[in-house]
Amino acid sequence: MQIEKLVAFHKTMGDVTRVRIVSILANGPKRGQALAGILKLTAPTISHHLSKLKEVNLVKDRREKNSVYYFLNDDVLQHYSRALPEMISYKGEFNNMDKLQRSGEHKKILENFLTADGRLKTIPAQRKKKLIVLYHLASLLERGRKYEEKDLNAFIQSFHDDYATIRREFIIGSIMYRENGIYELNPREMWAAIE
Amino acid sequence: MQIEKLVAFHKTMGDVTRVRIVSILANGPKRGQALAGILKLTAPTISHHLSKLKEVNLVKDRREKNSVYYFLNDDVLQHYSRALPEMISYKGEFNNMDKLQRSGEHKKILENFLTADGRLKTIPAQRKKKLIVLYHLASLLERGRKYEEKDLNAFIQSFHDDYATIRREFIIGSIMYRENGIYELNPREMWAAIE
DNA sequence: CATCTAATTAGATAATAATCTAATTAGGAG
DNA sequence: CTCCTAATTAGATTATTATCTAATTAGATG
Repeated sequence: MQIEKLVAFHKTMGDVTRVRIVSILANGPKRGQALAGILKLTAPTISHHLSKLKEVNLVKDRREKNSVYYFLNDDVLQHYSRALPEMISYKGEFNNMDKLQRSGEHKKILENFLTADGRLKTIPAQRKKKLIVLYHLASLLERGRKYEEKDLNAFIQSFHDDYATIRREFIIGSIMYRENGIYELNPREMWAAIE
Repeated sequence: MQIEKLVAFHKTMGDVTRVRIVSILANGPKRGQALAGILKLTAPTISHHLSKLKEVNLVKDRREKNSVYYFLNDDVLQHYSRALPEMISYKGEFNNMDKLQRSGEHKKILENFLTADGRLKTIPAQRKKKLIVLYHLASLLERGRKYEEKDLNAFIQSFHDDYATIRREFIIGSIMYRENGIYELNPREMWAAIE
């Protein structure tokens, strides 16, 4: 999920009139005139808000005789409402990873592959170990931030010279997402599972 | 939940800088200077955004020697993210109620207590029946709208003359919420359960 | 107390956006 | 084709806000 879409969604719902419209449409489709009547606003104002809601796909419409009926796109709201808590769920994730590390397994693997100053000795060949190392590196990236390729390269290179391979592994493992040369962390639950 | 707080939350998260701050703080507390450095913004700008985040209680702070550490108030984000989907979940609720009515029980009770034109003959004495009737009336109110007492009275009176009793029952049953003489529907899941 | 660092406040600027009235477009219905 | 209703677009106004620089406040430390 691109962070801009998430922000756009929240911005859209950050207006009392639009929340009221959504709330009304939750009871079933309504014409523009009906909305204007209920909310005591003019038709152009309603039109303005509906177009904002349509921009983020929250509202769809259907023409019927003279009128246009607007209706909610339910899934979209569920989708975006979940996105933010999931995006920041890294904290819990970190605690889980802490637990795993405390249980010894992850910790040992990381110790084996990292130097004392945190650099990566070699890229593990074994899938599971490789993923543990990749997750560790990813945990040092900023969630929600968009990285240009050169910035990402510089970041990775502070751990290992073969940044190209690691960058590629981030994409393969669904750890990061790329669009037009811009990279961003995926939500944790999209990452490839270990085992 | 007051609709204004929900809107304020969404408005707060409708800014890419604030989402990034939240995302960073999800990894643990940070000082203001650190945030400014990571986001490449000036200290006053960070201060501005933090105060917005504090307004909706998403961020708390703690002074430590020379610096102030800001940290996430996790629960608040979960709370508000759930609020909007729940507020509009009336549609699903309506379908459930439809099912119950189709199953006969609710329908029969409503038929017994409502006249042909939808007015209420008497207020049921039995708790369960009373709640079914109250829910039916509440389902005709607009979710998310704030009602002045006189408007709410007028609405109720179109169904039964003893609006005062029914208005009180709305509060007792947690169906509505009152603040400074303004009434508003509560989210459905806060309503008192039948049985 | 004097000094340093971190944070906030004040004030300015530029951009965004909510709402209205007036004008325009798009479909029915006669 | 002409009229009617509903919706959108244009344009103006007003309010809000994200960001900056400069000034101020609040603690810590020597």
